[in-house]
Amino acid sequence: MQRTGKQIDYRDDELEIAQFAKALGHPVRVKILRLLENQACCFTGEMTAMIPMAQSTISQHLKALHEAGLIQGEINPPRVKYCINRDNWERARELFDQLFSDNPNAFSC
Amino acid sequence: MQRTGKQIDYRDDELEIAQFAKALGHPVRVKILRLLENQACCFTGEMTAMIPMAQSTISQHLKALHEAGLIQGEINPPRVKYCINRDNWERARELFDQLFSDNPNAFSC
DNA sequence: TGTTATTATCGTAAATTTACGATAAACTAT
DNA sequence: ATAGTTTATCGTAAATTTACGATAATAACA
Repeated sequence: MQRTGKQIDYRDDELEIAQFAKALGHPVRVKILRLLENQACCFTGEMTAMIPMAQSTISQHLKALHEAGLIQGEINPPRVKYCINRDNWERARELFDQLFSDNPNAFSC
Repeated sequence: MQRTGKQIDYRDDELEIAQFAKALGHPVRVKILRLLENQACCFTGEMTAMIPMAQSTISQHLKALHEAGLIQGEINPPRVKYCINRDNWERARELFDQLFSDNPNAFSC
């Protein structure tokens, strides 16, 4: 998109939260994150076994989560061990917390 | 997408959070929500004045937020007054809170 | 060196998202 | 009725996302 030259001045945290949210915006990625949360770490193959989706597609979703900073991979040949990225996870929590923090005036419709 | 008949069994909360996250996955929608949070309620026109985007585009983003349940509109002719949807906002907070809740095993990569 | 196992990347097609201008709809006020 | 104001919807084009199978890459092991 962005077909015109108009530039919208987004705040850093608006961009940040949108980026995290976008990564969370597909149920399979939420599922992957939950798998990582519950089983500590997980190899791509384990996820492929648990999710009926092509291996390449899962790899693509892992890439999306990785690029958003939510997970990190550690090469463990011939496998790759993924886990949650602690710092960015914490950052995301902060941002969502902040966004959803109560604002008593916000509901006065 | 979904070109095959394969069905992935997502949990309800996985679908729910992905839906909310998707709605939050664009910076202009985050900005709109913040405007609503800070100024209590807002008319489309006020947002159009604050965001350099076509009125139709903003209306489209408002529709996305509305369909995700994050905002609600009250017709106030000839304008529409939008505000945060209290119940779903709370629900979204819960879901994100849950997702980001500390899990000490999740970082042991 | 070749084989095996695991994962990422490539190429591609279909679906969705995003943005715009133009138009329609809804309600007031004249 | 007509005009004015505000907002949603339509039609459309470009970009992005999503899914797949096929292929390449990587490193251990025979």
